[in-house]
Amino acid sequence: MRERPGDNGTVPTAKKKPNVSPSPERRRELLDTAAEVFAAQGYNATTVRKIADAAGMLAGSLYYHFDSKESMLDEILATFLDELWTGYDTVLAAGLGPRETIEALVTESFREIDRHRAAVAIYQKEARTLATQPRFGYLADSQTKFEAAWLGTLERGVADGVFRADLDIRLTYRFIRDTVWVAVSWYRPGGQHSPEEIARQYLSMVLDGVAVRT
Amino acid sequence: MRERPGDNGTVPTAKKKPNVSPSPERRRELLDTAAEVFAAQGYNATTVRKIADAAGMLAGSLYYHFDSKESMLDEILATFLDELWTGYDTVLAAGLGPRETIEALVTESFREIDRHRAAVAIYQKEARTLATQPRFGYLADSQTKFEAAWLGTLERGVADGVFRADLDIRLTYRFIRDTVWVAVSWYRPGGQHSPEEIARQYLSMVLDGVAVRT
DNA sequence: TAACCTACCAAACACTTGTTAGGGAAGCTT
DNA sequence: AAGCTTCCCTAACAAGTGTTTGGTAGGTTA
Repeated sequence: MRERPGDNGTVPTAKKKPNVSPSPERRRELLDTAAEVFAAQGYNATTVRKIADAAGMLAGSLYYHFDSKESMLDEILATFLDELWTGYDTVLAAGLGPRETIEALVTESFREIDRHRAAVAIYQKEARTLATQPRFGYLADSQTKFEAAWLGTLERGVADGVFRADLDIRLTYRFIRDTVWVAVSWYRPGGQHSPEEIARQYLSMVLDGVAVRT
Repeated sequence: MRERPGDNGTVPTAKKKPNVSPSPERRRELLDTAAEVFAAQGYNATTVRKIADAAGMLAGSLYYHFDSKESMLDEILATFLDELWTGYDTVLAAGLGPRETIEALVTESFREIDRHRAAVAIYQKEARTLATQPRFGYLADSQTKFEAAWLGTLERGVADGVFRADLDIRLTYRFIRDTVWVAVSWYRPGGQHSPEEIARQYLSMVLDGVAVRT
């Protein structure tokens, strides 16, 4: 999935690895705090000095662990997408029916929001602009694969007669996709509802509607 | 609705009005192009030079028409919210039933997305962060009023037995609100569907669900 | 013709940005 | 004790930021 352009670039100067060998644990810690700041303020509005502040160090010190501000963002998003697709692929390989597949995908999505709240928030805000950049081409790849999985499942459901045939299926896809992922804008881990409970209610609304049956 | 802090600020230096008297039509033109750039790149990632480029002039020339980059954003959002509430208030004053009110609000929302695509996109991306700033306090006010209108209508619908009583009503509110407004991320005016047609399909999904009734 | 107004340009300003270079303190290894 | 590694700091850099100041071409008014 992840096509790493890495050092293949047209840029003559090879991209530097950090001078020495920082510990992966510390990297993770710093990436987590960076992700929080990115999510709260937006990537562009976040200065490396703010990240350093949140981490209790000075701006320049971050460059012992990372090549650049952009590579922090890169690693945050790539890690999230890797884990997301691990979950999705498991669901898609399970050979469930269309309705059960949708239910499992939605539930899995809310679990990802629960586990990677900051990364999902960043993704939501920045993905569209980033996807055009070569370095973040894997975002576009992911979106394509994502759309294929959901649209395919919906089409299968319409063919099987479990989903309504009178709706624009592309509209339905965007509808479900968006309703799930925008939840990250208000969801806070450890809140009233568990991810599974939220998924259950969302699915109930999406599948059966909010109106009383007459 | 709009509490204009204006020049009352604690800041000692009085905020300057533009030196002379630029034409309101030209202001509108420039605000429209500025809104497009803000929507496409994000407010923080947008430099005044990019706006000036898009408008075919130099950066400094913008300051003949506007006090600052921030005041452009302010005027864009304030104008949008004013028109939004004109529409909403008309709907809310019509004395419709709960279901008809929701239908009218959703339809009106898609019309606003159609008319103010750029402003809505900016609002979606930046409102949360901006609302904390005193200058943009009216954003928070609007959100409060917004929530009251929708939640009230939903509660009335549950009481009247037209909406399901087994759902978390706050979750339902966020669900409907988000499904409507995120549409701005993919909606393009002049596309396949009119705002009314999109509203019709969205309402069909939200109210009746995407699953086939058994 | 002279005065004036509108809408822009040219050039600079102070500041913030991401990033780099050199160094040093602590801990571990030999 | 000497050397090495890890992790951070100090101090600066060039580029880019929003904004200001003074000027000026062209039209309108007197």
